[in-house]
Amino acid sequence: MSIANTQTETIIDAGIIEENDQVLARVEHLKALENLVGNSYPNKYERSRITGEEDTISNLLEYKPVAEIAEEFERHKSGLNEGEKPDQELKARLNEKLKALGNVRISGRLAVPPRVMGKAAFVHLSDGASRLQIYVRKQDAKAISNDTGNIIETEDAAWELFKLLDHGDFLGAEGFLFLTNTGELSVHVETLQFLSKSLLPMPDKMHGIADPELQRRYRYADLIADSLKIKTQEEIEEEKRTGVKKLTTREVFERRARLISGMRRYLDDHGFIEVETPMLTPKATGAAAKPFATHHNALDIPLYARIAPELYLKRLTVGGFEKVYELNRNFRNEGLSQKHNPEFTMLEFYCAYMDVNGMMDFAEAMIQEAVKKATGGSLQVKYDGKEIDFSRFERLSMKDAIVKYAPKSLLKFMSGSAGLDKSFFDDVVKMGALRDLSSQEASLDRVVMAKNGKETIFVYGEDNIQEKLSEGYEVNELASQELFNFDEKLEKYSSLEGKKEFLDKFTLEIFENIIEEKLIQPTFIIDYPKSISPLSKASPENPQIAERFELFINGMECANGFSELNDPQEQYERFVDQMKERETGDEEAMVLDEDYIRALAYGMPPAAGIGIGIDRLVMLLTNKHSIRDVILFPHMRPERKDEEAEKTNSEK
RNA sequence: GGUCCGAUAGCUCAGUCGGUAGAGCAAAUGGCUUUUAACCAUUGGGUCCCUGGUUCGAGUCCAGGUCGGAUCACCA
Repeated sequence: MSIANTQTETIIDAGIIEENDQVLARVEHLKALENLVGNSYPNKYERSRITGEEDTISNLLEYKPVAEIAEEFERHKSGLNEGEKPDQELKARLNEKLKALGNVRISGRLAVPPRVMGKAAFVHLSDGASRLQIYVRKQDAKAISNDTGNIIETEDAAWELFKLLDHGDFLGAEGFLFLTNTGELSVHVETLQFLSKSLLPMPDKMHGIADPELQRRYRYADLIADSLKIKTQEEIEEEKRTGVKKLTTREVFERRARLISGMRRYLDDHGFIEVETPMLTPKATGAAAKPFATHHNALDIPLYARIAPELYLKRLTVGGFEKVYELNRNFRNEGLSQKHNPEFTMLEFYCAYMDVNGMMDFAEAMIQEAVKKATGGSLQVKYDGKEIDFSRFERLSMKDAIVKYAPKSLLKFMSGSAGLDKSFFDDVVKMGALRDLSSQEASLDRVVMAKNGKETIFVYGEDNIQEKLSEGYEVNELASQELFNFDEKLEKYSSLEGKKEFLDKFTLEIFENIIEEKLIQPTFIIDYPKSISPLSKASPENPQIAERFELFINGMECANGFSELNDPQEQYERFVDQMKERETGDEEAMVLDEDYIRALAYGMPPAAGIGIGIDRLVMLLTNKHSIRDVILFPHMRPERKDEEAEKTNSEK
């Protein structure tokens, strides 16, 4: 029972779809269509197979004999002058060739409102990715009955059917391929079959859905609108000017799919086995994050949505899976942002007998292959006006990164008259002061400058400082130090003199505050403090350093890997340390997993592992600034009915 | 959570100083047998996000709220 002839409450009555002139017109059309063709929601439509596989519109357009004819006519047309008619003989010849390919049966959604011209009409059908035009003439088109499957003998039935079609409806059409006067490949329709109704009107055919809220909330509508959207002249020129093609919503997710399949292919080809470990876990561990909690009724136990599959995958290395991976969702009950969604996709893999350096090599090669698959061969992508180059991943220790990227004025202060010998990394008082400074970004790059001792000015930002230096200004060290309140900060931290245990924390904070955002090109940051890496092995050269790296691209942490700690006793002690931190209020310190320790006690081979944030990589490859644009159905606050909002209002 | 910005026709958006609610697309009706952002003519379409307040009068001003965006903080 369709909405056109139901006896019960309709989806309009129920308020599920809005009632307006356009919806009502579509319901009327549906009613008339049912009188004409019977069942308005038929079960199938068999497409032809002249391409050798199912003739989707995309397949047909790519089918060599078809594409070559279209190209030939295109070449002819491009040689014509403005207003000059194409060679009719050539057209006739090409059209004969097209006709000889045989009839096609295609199907799709009406991509545009039908263009009816008296007794003939054009409309484009879309298969979601590509579109193909059909041409319907009143005099020679026939309609198929959905009840009998046969041609309806009533005069002009197909024309009646066509006139009842709305932008967005699904239609099947059989006919022969031909080129129109303007050279567009089209199907000259012999039979039409109505396949499904769009009761809701399509969004603006030029603009699609512009509101990001509607795009994400009604992704299905965004996908339709964005694929059917006709590019405006301005958009075409913009793309020409910048050389960056704006991806449609569909293309974003196609690219995502290619990245993921590229990674799977690479891992499979290198002997890795894909596994699935629990998503609902008795302990939320393997990472430092707050979990979603739920309850299993039959077992009467609490369960947590996993925050990372890490400890399960490493149990499998104990069990003999030397190379193992999982590519799936993790869940973290934390804030939402452009870089954070409560559920996100992570690729984790582990490789026995490999250390952190081998893992960096391997991960770099794997990401490069997958990026090429995603982009269609390129290792360079345009992001936000910058070019990100995946062809080389730099490797820098955290301290070297600070030296390389921290504002020069600060480093000068830190290193003192002795010059840049990095001894300040061991000076807990200076590091404390620098940590303070780094958290007040406004004061960071600011110095006092003067020209010949006069014209004292404040300058903000490294670039501006450089500019002023070239104009003959000099940095006034004393005044700048006063501006930073260096002395005050040094004083504040003087009580920490000699307390080395704070050094790691300060180094990390300085790095996070001011360095991360400057790591635009792919960069592995190595030499993480051991104290914040409870699952990774210490470096053989320096027991305070973990054999760990994080990969940063465009200031975003995209991957995290290390030589896996496989000594059960040491792992136990690290967990105990984490539990202590938990007791002192660090909610995100890692939870002890006894069974994991037990697994390690059977012996785990030396191994390296990595976790790669897929969504963030996809953002980089699709020039998207929000993780919500690379997740099909991102989490959003539910819409509230007016009454509920009112209730909340009166409660407050 | 803080700050800033936004919400007007199905969609994309205007709306001046507080004074009758606007355009384009889409829709309806008519015309048009190779159009393509089809074209021409005519017509209909509004809870101006919600609740209050100020005012003779509120889309516009004020307060509170809802949802979203940006940003900061937190976390990954």
